[in-house]
Amino acid sequence: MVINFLIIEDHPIVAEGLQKLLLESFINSECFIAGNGKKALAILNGHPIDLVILDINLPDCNGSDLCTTIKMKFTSIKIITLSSYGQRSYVEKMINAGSLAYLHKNAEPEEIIAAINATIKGDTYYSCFIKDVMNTKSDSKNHSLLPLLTGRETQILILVAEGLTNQEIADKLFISQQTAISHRKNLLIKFNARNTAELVRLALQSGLIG
Amino acid sequence: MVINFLIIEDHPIVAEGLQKLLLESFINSECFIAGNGKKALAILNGHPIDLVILDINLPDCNGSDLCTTIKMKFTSIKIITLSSYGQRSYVEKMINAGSLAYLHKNAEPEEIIAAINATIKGDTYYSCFIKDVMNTKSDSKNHSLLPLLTGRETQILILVAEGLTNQEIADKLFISQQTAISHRKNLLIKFNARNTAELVRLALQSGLIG
DNA sequence: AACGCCATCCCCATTTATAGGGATTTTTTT
DNA sequence: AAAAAAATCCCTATAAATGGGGATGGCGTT
Repeated sequence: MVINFLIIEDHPIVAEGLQKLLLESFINSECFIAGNGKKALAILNGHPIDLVILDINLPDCNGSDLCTTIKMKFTSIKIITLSSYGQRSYVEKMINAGSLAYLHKNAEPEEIIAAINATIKGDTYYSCFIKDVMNTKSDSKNHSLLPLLTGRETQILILVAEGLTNQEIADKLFISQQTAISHRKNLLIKFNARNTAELVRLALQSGLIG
Repeated sequence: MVINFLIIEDHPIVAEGLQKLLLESFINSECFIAGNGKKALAILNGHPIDLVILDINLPDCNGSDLCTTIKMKFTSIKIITLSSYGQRSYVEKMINAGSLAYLHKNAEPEEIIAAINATIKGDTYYSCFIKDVMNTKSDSKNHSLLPLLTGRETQILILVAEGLTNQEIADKLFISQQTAISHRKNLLIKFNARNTAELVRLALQSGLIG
């Protein structure tokens, strides 16, 4: 099968490893590499791309927004998400944004090929890990699933991780300290964290914040 | 130049990307891949390896210990460290363990080749980023350099990040709460963190804790 | 023997966070 | 337009962390 690939990934080694895998597995295919979102869009505008492999962590933009943008402009392009860490809450975001598959970066080459074959056919592909996440979606008792945060919560989470106090967050966002406290409470509940330390750890380990 | 490489790296894509780069750059060379420390030692025992590219984060062991082990058994092997994140404090550990070069995973292929050429000659190679770290080693005012923690501090840092309170840490380590508080104070000072939240973030972002 | 480093412990005072409630308004979705 | 979700705000009380001091004994190095 001949497929025109675009790899959007800022780690050259990862990108080249992927490229090698793709060119070996899909003879006569073409494979472009973009290290950031801007370059990616430039390539998409100049070449007929069939399938995009998209890293969530990019230097100049976030994965889900870029995914949405690509899907809007090039509706027939298939998008496979490649995520560096857990980032389980992003799975839904990426799926909603139009990504047909979601792989972890330590995935075996066989899994990547399987994901590509599935998406080319129009199917979806999710690893066992991701399936677990999706299946437990509506189970509120399950805390291994990372929470979906609201915009404000994410904003406050970042400031908390930067070491700001509730009062400082309030001043920065022009809200009352009480509001900052409320958001923080919700964050602790959503993450099932005992305190700020665990909250920050979980948020970082899951990739929800950088 | 013909070099026998061993890549110790648990991410298949990264390992294969590297392999591709090495085989293209060093014609007729051999390049083995080991996904963990155990496999790595097995390969080292069965093949004459010249140069090891070692990822710090491995599933079954830590990079610096493996580096020491390799250097003890195979003194002439050159070792290049490949680190995923900041992990600045590990630079010293890896250098002390016998690593001749230290690269970040988002390094450009050219930099990797340069590092290999340097280490094969017996030289060392450090990126600008790493050089900065080393140059400011004795400058206590410089806080961009991450602190070297004592064993006890690392232990307490991990428990803090897990969400334990000072009292809980004290109970767990059979010390008084005051001691836990003292260690925590020192951690805040060493990291130049305003509070626990920032401390945990810095520790995680730098790779000092997982 | 003197030095520095580490781990241990203590005091006091203050600030911040957490727990448990509720409540109102705005925005988004159905 | 009604329902749901998100963002806003408040109260009381307790628990925990932070800041700034200081002190001791062990242990290895010079």
